[in-house]
Amino acid sequence: MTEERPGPRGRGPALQRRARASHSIEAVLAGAVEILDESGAQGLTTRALAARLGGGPASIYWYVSGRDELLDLAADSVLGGVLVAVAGVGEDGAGDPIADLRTIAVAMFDAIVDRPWLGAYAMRDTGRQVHSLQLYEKMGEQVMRLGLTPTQCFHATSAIVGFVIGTAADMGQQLPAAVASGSVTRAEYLGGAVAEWRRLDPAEYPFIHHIVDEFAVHDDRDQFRAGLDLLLDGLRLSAQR
Amino acid sequence: MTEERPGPRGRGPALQRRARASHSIEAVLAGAVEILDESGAQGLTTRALAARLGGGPASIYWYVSGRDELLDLAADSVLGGVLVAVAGVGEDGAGDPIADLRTIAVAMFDAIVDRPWLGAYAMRDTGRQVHSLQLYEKMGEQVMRLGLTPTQCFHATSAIVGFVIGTAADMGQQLPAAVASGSVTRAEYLGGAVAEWRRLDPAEYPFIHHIVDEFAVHDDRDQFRAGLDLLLDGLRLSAQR
DNA sequence: ACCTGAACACCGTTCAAGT
DNA sequence: ACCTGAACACCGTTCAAGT
Repeated sequence: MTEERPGPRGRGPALQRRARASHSIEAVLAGAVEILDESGAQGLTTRALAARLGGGPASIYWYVSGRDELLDLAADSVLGGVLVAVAGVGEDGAGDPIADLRTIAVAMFDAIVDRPWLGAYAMRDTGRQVHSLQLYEKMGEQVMRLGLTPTQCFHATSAIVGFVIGTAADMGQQLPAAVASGSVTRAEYLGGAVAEWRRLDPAEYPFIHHIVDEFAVHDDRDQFRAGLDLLLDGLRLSAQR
Repeated sequence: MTEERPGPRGRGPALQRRARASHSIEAVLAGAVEILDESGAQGLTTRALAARLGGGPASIYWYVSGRDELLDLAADSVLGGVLVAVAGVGEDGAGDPIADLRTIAVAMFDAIVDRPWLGAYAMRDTGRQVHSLQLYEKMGEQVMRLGLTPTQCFHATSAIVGFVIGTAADMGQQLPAAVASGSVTRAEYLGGAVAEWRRLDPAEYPFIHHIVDEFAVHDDRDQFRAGLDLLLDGLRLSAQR
């Protein structure tokens, strides 16, 4: 589909001066990921990306159909890294399928926690996101080893993927104006929420008061893993029946 | 916090002619929800909302701080309806806590499936979304009845909420250009994905081929409930230990 | 084949001014 | 207290033109 083009990779950038900028789909996505990491989805504008690549805002449209595809492909390129990281998991088919499933899910989650913008665009459109499709496939292969029906396999795999990206997206967007302005840290923001919760009427909000101390000191990764284990326990149970 | 204002509610709108438009926070949110239902989050612009309310684009800023808060409050106003619908669930404390939990979760999910835009803004900021907080509280109260530790309660409730809105958001955004253009129906879009999946190499994508027939005929609500039951099975198990 | 520059239509937000 | 109108700064996308 895409032909080889002499991009900025492979040889020193100072070999020849050029009046016109020259990109590649890899360079475009790498630049997009850089901007996303620095300033989130809101910061990824056509003009900001073009400026980083050293060209005009219209040049990007040669590589992607628009901003939406750009975000999808940028997210998927990051998931390619996750795929590499878990390449060996479950390949021999010897270990516990559920443990392997857990390893892959945790790797995905960690990637999204590191990059809060990723949650909203990961695994959105398998038609254009190859790595997303391959991660879905890989998790599904572990589920297949449990000897369930195709319908059960489909439901279980979709549930795990939904839980991973849902939880991660939720945690990633928990900081509203904090990220943008940078005026308040995550700890300060959570502290503010905790203070508000403590001020609620205990008769009306018994549960909130029951867990607020835990919430105040909680770690997102622990919280995710605890939920994932509930889901996997349920899956193991249905595999035993 | 907000004082009573004579809005368009309560009496006929033709009682007195007025040169200036007159809103209320309720009217603003109702208008926002209408637009969101018709054309999604992308369609909710300041100008479109102002036009529907019959005023200038700046008038909205008297009621909300900006577009972000508008979306949060519009989403939360819909969740208020869910809260009313499940008002009686679990109140007597007699039924099975997990069955009650399930009822609430399904009600939430159904509301988001009916309104795909809702997934991205539900339960985002409990500081400004009262109904989201109250739904979280209500689900948590059912979990509390299982006799777990506060930490376990926190983890379980968060997991269920994360699964509900994560899965719902995922399903809500599955139609990229279809919603916007209206040129393709959901069935056609899914059919296209199915055809693509069938064309994949079976040696490389055994799982996809294993489930594609199920995917082709699947129902989102069934899929959600199956996943939710896995999670609830796991929770029941941890309550028995 | 790939990039440029300028333009178009549109958007969120602000603000002085009105009532 | 609440709304208006116009303006500002910015954005995604297009397109004729260049190389």
